[in-house]
Parts: sequence; C-alpha cells; structure tokens
Amino acid sequence: MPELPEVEVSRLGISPHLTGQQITQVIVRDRRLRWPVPASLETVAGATIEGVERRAKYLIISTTKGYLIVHLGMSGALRVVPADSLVVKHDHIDLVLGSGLCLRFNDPRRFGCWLYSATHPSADHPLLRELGPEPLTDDFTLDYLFNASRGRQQAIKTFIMDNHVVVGVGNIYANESLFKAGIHPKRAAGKVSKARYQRLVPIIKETLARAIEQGGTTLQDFTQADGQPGYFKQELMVYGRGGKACMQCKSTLKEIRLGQRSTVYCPQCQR
DNA sequence: CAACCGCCCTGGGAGC
DNA sequence: TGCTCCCAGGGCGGTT
Repeated sequence: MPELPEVEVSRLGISPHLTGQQITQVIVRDRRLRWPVPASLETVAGATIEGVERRAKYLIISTTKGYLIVHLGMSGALRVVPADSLVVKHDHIDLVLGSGLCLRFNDPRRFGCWLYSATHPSADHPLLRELGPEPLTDDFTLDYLFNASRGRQQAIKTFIMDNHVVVGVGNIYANESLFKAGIHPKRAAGKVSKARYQRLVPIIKETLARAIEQGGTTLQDFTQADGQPGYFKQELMVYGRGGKACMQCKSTLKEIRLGQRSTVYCPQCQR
C-alpha cells in the first residue's frame, strides 16, 4: 500500500522517463476511480511534460497545458512500459509518450485518483491547500509538532496520521515510528512531553527516509516503477507482527484498532 | 472547531 | 477445488 515513501519511489522511477516528453495520447479505459476521471484530463494530449513533483501522497505532473494530480490510493501503481505492452486487468489509464513508452496506471481497488488542474494545485486546489508540512523538510520541526499537539485529546497515532498536522505518515510508518520512539499509540497527543516529541520528530524523518532508500514497503500490492518490490518490509518492527515477540524486549506485541486502523505496539517498550 | 465514523473497492486468505 | 466471509486501508464527507 503506497505511503509517502512508495509515492516518492514511484516519482523517482517515472520522472526521468516523463520529463521533457510529449504526451501523444491520453487513454482512459475506466473513469470510475475515487472520483470520476474528468474529461479535462485528455486536454493534456499534445502537451510536453515539464516535471513530476510530490506533495504529500499526491503526484503532480506539470505539463505545458496544465497539471495532472495523481493519487495511488490503496492499491494504485505506476509503471513505465512500452506503449504497445499487453493491457492487463485494472490498467485504467495510459499517458502515451513521444518516446514510445507510456506511463500506465493500474489500480485494482480504484481508490486512486487522476484529476486535472489548469493552475498549479499545491496552493489553491481543495485537495492540497489544507495539507500540513512535508515531514522530510525543515518545515516539520519539534516546535511545530509540539505546539500543534497542545490541547489535543486525540491519540498520538491518529494525530500524526492527520494530514492537516503532517502529511505522508500512514499506518505502517506511524506504527513503526511510535515503537522506535517508545510512545504508546493511544496516549493523548497533548499529553506527550516535549522531550518525547524531540525523539519522535527525527524518528519519523529517519523512518520515512530509510523506507525510500529501501524502495518502499511491499506488502501485497506495491512495486516500484520497474516492477521490483520494495524491501522495507524486512525492517518492520511492529507492523503486521501482532502477537509476536517484541524485537527489543521479547514481550508479546499487542494489536488493537485505533481510528479503524490496525495498531500494533509493545506494552513494555511503549508508554 | 475537534473527534469520530461510514464509506468507496477488490484481492487474498481463512474456513468449510 | 470452490464457495463464502472477512479484512486491509487513504482520505473525503458527514455527524456528534
């Protein structure tokens, strides 16, 4: 399931093949994604791609005729393949390129989205304008997160997964980061001390950065742009290990539901 | 406003 | 082997 590292790995994989290329054709085989794919998407046919950026888990493909906003949802994958490659089930969208390659979007669960914006969306698009800071930039600091947490009764785990607070910390990396920081996922965000946030902030950054280095986390769905799996799964300490032994203290890891998400923690190491 | 919950969807695994 | 059931989850949108 794509979280921020997987989206960044996808961006790194596709960007060199896209940048500078003309979009010769836009093929939409199924418009039924998270939101119906708008007819305006096809207006970028003939445009040249200027670059691929990431904001939170959204990819923004800049072209000379406007911007494409792409989200991978739960099961979406982007691959660069020869334009005449066999189309398989759930291949919903192709951007055919002048090079003879195409960017192909496959998404079994169709939680992903492809939208069009005439202007750069990061500041004014409803999906992007309210987003919190990027965790891997200097905007995401101890002081920022600590101040944002004051007065909040919400569990720390759902707090750091809230895109208004900080973007891109999904379920896997929230579980892993709280384990490494020794913080109980149910603790109220407003009651976590500054000293503990001082541990947590760099741990979130390191966890995400390390996952990007490893090519993301492949569970069932995710593959890199070349179809290779990500290798971060081998480094997971708690996610998917409920009932197993804690790697630090050998206690049995507990699994609970928090905000309808599977949450795994060590009752001994996390307080 | 904060917090929470339902919902969209399909593949895969468990159980029979 | 094949059926049914349940679960995974990002994030929007509605409710409390």
